[in-house]
Amino acid sequence: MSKATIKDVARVAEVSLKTVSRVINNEPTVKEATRKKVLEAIEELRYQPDMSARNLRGNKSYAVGLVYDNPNPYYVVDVQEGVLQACRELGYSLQIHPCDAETGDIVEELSDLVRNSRLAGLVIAPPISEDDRVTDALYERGIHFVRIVSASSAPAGASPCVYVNDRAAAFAVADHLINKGHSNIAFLLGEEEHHSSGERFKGYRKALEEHGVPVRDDMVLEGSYSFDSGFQRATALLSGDTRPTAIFGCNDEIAAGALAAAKSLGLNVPGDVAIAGFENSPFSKQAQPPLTTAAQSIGDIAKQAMMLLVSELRPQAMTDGNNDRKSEFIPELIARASTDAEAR
Amino acid sequence: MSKATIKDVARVAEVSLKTVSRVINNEPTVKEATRKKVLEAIEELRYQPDMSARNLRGNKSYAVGLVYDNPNPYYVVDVQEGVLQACRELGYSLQIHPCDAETGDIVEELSDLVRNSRLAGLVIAPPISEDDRVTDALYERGIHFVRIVSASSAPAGASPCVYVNDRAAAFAVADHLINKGHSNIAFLLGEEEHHSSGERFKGYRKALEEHGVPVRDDMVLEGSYSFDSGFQRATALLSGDTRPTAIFGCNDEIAAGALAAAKSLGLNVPGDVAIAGFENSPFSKQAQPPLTTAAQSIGDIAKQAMMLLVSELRPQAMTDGNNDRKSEFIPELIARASTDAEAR
DNA sequence: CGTCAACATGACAACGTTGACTAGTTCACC
DNA sequence: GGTGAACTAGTCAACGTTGTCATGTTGACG
Repeated sequence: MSKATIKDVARVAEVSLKTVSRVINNEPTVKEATRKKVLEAIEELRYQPDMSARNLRGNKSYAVGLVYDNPNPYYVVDVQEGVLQACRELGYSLQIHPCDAETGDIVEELSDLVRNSRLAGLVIAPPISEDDRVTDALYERGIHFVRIVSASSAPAGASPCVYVNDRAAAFAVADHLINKGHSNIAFLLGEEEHHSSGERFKGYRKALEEHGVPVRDDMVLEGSYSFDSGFQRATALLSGDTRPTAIFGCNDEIAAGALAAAKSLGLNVPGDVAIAGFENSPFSKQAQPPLTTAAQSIGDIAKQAMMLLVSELRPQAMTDGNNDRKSEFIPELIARASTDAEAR
Repeated sequence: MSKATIKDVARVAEVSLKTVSRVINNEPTVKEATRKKVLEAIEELRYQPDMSARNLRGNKSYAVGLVYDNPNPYYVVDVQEGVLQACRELGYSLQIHPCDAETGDIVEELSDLVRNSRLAGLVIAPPISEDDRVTDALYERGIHFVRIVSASSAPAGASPCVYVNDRAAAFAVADHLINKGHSNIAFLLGEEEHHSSGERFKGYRKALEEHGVPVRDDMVLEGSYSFDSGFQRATALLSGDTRPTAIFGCNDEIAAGALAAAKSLGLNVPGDVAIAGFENSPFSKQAQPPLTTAAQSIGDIAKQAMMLLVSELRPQAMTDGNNDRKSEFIPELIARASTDAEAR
């Protein structure tokens, strides 16, 4: 009833401990017939290798850490789900590690984490993943990790990463707005330390430039990825002299704030002002009207990051076609009612 | 530079391995002078016991699982943070386990989890924690766990738990509405399998009864803990013949949906209809107007649950005043603008 | 048919920790 | 001063797995 060990498997399969071990780790030097016997015994006993023992014994480890410093719970939960799914498939265990980049020495903290918890590697989510000071230091210390970052192409540098092409997606959103006839489109930035903010801005700028629409400095406002920040900046913009006909918020929270601002000023959305967000969060669906946005499948991205980490760590472990190292993800435009009117 | 082991500590402290082990597990049979020497050596080497080895060797384990089946990311992240903080203080590692109560045999799934990951116990969050079929079966299998549940008093039964007195808090919210002059207060329920829904309704009903306000069946609507469900039910209510003057949503999402419904019908909040929610989620803060709600400190609750689990598991591990087994939490009324007007 | 490489399997120690048991030390009390 | 309980500390094996090395088995080729 309790735990079946490698010993039990060996007895049932009538081979030695070591042979079972070999099968589990799919080492090549096992005869096919033997391998089959062992696999049947494993099946029969519902054997699963013991993580503690594995981690203890070898240089290898079957545990990874997920590091994040992201205030958005929707994002965090999706990333967790994705990584966890990959962990289950690959037989790894996951140690979550929310942290605060502001306090203390993150590099030290993560090094300790890896050492004390015997982690094989880390999956690092933005924005920490985009802080070169941190990632460089981790690299120097010989810690294995995969980053999830925002970039328009695979970043240079040795450390493997999965990148989200926010720029291309933001281009699509801005393009959509321009095609609706808008030529005065405000852009509300997120925190500077999130690369996604800068990338999305570049996509926005590129779309305007390609259409010959001037980028006006007074229509690009700094701030943070929050409802309040969106509300405040939109209020300022919409009660100013030259009101934009569209507002592109760097994420849905900002856009939701902008929407609330527009409403509180008695403006009609999308009639008086169109609003678009980014991320396809619940905010965008639940808003009245629902917000045009860009959908990123965070779970898939995170899962892929984990796969990538393991394929770096132990290439032979990736048996199947898991080896397709897809590393670029482009969020998809989702047009909703908040931009569904021709600009006047 | 790498990992210090118990052996290193023993060498530095000039004692045997076993004595160091004793100090770590604060067993009583160590002379004070020796203990001090060892502690100093531990300090000096920045020694931390190896989880893998500990788990492997003994019957004991220093890993716990956090089980949840809750769709609300804000809730999930807060629970994680709380449990994780307790884990750090107590030297445990955490294995998160989101699951889907619908699919498959949860009891089997959790049993396997505990066995395969050598977990000492589980912290179970609602709503699974409130499914007696599941918890009874786990108890029978000898699995240790602590539940976080919604109840107005410590539930009977052997398994330890931390309970949130939603009833008392909902009473306070309803009482607040009545004191504002409302006598036709609608109540929008959440999913039935969340006890919190039933508990909050009981608090609402008690408040009405104590004030001699009749509870009208047509003002109590079933549904789910979601924005959409709130929107739909509130739309029906507010466009009906006898419009309530206040709506109490079973959580903030429902309330936010109700708020959106009221606005879309051209009603003024709180002038035409007051709206209150529950949980003090970001929805309630960001709404226009901000929603009156009840704040539960989910993190504290989760942390306490973890503490309780460990104190069951190994009483002697709780050295300090950690032994205060606080297990009741009462969310606190937070009055905001959405109810800040006298009923007409 | 003998030889050697290539392949397939096994024996054994070790990872870091703790449980069971043993041995030495202290101290109260007859 | 002797006795044994109570206290303190140490030795050794074991947890489940894998790395190292040794051994056994096959088959190709001269």
